[in-house]
Amino acid sequence: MAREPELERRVLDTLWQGGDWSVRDVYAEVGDGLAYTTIATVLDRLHAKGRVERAKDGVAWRYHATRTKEEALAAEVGRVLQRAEGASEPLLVAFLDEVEQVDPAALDRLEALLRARRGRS
Amino acid sequence: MAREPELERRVLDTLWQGGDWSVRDVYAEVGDGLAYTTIATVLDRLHAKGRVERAKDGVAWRYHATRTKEEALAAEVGRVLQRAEGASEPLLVAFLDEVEQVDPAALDRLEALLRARRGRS
DNA sequence: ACGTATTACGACATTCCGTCGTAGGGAGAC
DNA sequence: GTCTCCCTACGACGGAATGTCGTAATACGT
Repeated sequence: MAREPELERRVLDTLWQGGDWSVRDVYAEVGDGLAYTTIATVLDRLHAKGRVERAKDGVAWRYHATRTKEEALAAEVGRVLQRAEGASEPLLVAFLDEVEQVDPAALDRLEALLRARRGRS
Repeated sequence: MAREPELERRVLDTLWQGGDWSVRDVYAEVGDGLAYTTIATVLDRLHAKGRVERAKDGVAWRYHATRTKEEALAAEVGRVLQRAEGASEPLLVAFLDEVEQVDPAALDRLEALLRARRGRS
């Protein structure tokens, strides 16, 4: 329940649209009255944390997310599971409740995926 | 990727064992060389955040978790889902990968739960 | 050589969290 | 009543994460 890094999240959401972004690109997308260097700093910190990668493009850097949005979010869920010390049934039930609430149709997709996975393995 | 409130987590884990706990009780459980007031403060902050509830018992308070561990963790997953703007298939796949890695048998339980849910609704 | 864009680095405020100390109040022991 | 304990309330301090910039240095095109 720690505070959510709002600006970092918005920057990541931008990168998750795909492709390589210069600081100026990201700035144009989320720089809402902010200073250019603010975006540069956020990108820099994200890079230091390994959340984004970058390659030189002339003088400037071009950034892209290290992991896709789905991978990143699933990893967060994974950390929750870890804290739960296994996916107990009550947790799974509560999880399904959450999924149903956010996106009811996802339950069908989930079931289909589970069946497919079982067939594969 | 925000920081983990380590002590708060340990205190919550204690309360999640069930029942009502005085500060001294919790202190005996997790007060690992810490000061008594440290535990009191953590409990107080948890209460301010609505994570725990408390009732007077003579001079002292007795604390208990507002939500069960499963509810709390599922709520965290819910927040992730919210950020995902719906449970897309790639996210579900990544999620299943996580579950499998943490607790392979959970996939079977999940499938059974889904079937049961479908029968119910 | 000049002006422009970009980065590197550091700085400052705020908030969260871990960690205590102290003051003050109530309840039982004498 | 007075003393002694235990408990709470409140505030304080330091470190880390974040949002937010400013400035200095640096490279590039003309």
